[in-house]
Amino acid sequence: MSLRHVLLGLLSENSGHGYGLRKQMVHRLGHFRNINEGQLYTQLAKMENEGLIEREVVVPDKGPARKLLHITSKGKQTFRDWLRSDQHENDGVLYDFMQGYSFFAKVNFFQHLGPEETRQKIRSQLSLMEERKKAYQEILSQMEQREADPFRTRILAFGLKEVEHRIEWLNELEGDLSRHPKEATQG
Amino acid sequence: MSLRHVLLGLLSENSGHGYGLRKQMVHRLGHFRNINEGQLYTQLAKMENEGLIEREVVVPDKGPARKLLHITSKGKQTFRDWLRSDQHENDGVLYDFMQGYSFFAKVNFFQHLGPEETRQKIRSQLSLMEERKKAYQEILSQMEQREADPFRTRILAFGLKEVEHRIEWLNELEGDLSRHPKEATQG
DNA sequence: ATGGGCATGTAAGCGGTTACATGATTAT
DNA sequence: ATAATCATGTAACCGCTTACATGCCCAT
Repeated sequence: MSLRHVLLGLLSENSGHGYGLRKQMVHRLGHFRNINEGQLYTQLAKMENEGLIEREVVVPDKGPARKLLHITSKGKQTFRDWLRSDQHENDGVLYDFMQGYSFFAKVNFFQHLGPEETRQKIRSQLSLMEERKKAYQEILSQMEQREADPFRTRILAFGLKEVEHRIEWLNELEGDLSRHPKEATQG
Repeated sequence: MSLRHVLLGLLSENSGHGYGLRKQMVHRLGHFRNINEGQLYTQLAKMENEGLIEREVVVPDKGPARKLLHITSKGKQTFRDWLRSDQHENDGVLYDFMQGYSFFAKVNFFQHLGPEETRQKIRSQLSLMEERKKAYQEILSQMEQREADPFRTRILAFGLKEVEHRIEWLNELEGDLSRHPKEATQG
């Protein structure tokens, strides 16, 4: 995803702490699990060495020093260049949609599974996606209420339609299985 | 994507050479660029050490020795366990659809771009996706003709619908831009 | 004979994960 | 009190990429 450019993007909007950037990435760029601290702070250190960001050490009356991060003009330029470039728009993988839905890597081998086990796998995926659909719907309506950035709202709207697409597809797959149980099994 | 399990899956269908596995991955699992030789042969070596595969050295009358790879019973078991498990079905990322379509990482920051540049970006994405749509349609009709594995055909059908979804979305985005040029710009 | 595909590898490096480690502040 | 959250880091490791290297076979 190009962590460094995303960080520059966030910092070009607001200066902040490393920890805050992590939180923003979770809620804006959609990483469910925490961005790991390891990569975050090492990447930040690298970026400082390269002069893309600067640290302002803020020493409060109480407690330990906090490091407020500012983007430099070089950092801004790097970010702008990236945003205007074609980098990271297409990763060179033809079936990139499979990357986004890792379940597919396994579906490729479903002919090795019996119809019962296959059906089970499909069903558990279905309930997972139904849950996700609800989650997206909630997040989306929240975004609409607080009139969030329209681009980011649009992205979520895409995501919602995508889950619906997956659900529809999984249902079709299960239908196939019931109609043609033989062709769908044994490789 | 869990290279090792995919390799085991392919080898459980047919024994083959390293090079052949690479080709299969390209056309079945959808990597457009070549799977790099580095990881392939080092992974294969590792798998041999762990007793998941065996090499049969085939010495032809002419030319250098070729290594035919066979899956072992341990390898088969490992593959079956993986296929039945929940591993690699969900990668723990809430917005995984963004991973599959890396363009989104950039869209997140489109408010930093002027409406003209944004429109340009959208247009070039559109033509890219139109091309891909054609490619998918061709591949899909080929698969239907030669009656390929129904699961893999279904996956491609998903992919096709997905590109169509992306195209529709990009068009909507461009429409937004024309109707509300102000809210769509400046962060 | 030349270029492209088949086939097999090695080495350096990078980006990211996992796990560990510490300590202060805030909320219950 | 004590648990959760804020905040900052380090070290080991792993999967994968990039780049290099070699040599055969086959078609034009």
